[in-house]
Amino acid sequence: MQSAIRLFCSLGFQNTSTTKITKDAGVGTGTLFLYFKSKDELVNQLYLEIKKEMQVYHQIFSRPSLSFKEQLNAFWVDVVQWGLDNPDKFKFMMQFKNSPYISKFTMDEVTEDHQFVQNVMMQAMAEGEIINQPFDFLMTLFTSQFSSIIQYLTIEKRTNQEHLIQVSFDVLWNGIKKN
Amino acid sequence: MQSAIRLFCSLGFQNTSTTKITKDAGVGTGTLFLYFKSKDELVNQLYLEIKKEMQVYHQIFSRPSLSFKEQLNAFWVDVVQWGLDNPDKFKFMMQFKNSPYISKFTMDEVTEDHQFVQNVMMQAMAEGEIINQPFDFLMTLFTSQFSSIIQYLTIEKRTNQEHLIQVSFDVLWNGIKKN
DNA sequence: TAATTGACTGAGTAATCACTCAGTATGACA
DNA sequence: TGTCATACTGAGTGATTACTCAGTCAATTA
Repeated sequence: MQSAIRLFCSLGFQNTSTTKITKDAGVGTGTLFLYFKSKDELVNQLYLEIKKEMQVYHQIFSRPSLSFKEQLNAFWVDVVQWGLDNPDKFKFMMQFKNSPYISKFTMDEVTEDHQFVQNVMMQAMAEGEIINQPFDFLMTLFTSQFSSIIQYLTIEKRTNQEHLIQVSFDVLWNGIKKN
Repeated sequence: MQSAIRLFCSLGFQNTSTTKITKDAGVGTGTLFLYFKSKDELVNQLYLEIKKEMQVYHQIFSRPSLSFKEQLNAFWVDVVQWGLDNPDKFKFMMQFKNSPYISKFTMDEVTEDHQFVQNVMMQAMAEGEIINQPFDFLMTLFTSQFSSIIQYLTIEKRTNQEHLIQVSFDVLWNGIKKN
């Protein structure tokens, strides 16, 4: 699975043959199909695995004592950090999202993955702290800025990473807050 | 080329065989290779074609008489509209960007494509109108929000599209402006 | 020791791919 | 009518793919 993630990231799904994966992993061609019925199943398993890992990571940040801004800020900083610590896994998830490879799983992804952000933003909107706009519209802004900042910091290695993570959140918050 | 764009968008580069393209276009298998030496060349030609079309579109917005905000705003509204009017072409460009298909062209893309935005933002930063941060960092925020809003409005057909385009720009500007 | 199990192998297979090329169809000119 | 030129065709080719399966090997059990 490690070999698969690495190769998928550098070559893409379709350019990575099962033979390449098994060679990289140092096993026989057939071994892969003892553990996964097909290449499709491998991709799905990888997706579900990483998704679960991310969700465990997400659950930490349910602290209703903090303000909406603080909750989102803490979430932002920590999950961006996860993306930077696991660039291959993150890149894999991005590729999976924009791929016509599998469709049935992509449906529930948004609803499950960003449950936490959804809840906080809905409350913040209800209490008038952020602008009153279609909810999925705001989520789009959030997730796009969120993933692009990870991509940027992964490519451009900078010394002031933590500062830029904070700035990226401030840009978002200043954009969506009221006034 | 129309068939190619349409199929590339719905199936992806690798899942679209040259036979599918020729069948969709209603010509023989070999005909494609009279006009393009290879599938690679077809993809490249498509990319260059659309890029040129976008650049022509961009050049309109060089009006130094307007303020920085107004210049960026006008650019934003009109180019988002282009993306909405040409969803397939836009999706193709997005796919091309995140694809390991071709590498030599992707280099010059950023520098050429967003020349206008670069110039305006550099001046705005120099005059203290927007926050003082690494330039490519701000460009990342700009382009990500820019492309995600097109994707969003393409999928979610809404009656208040123009309003949401304006809101999305305001969110960005409020995020990056000083104070 | 002999038998059984189970993880693993890699040459082989059918399907699919990008691409070719001998040949057809159409039309212009002599 | 005959001759060339051009645009186009699609069965065919070699390469590559996901996937199979008869068989190897080491460890465990009788």
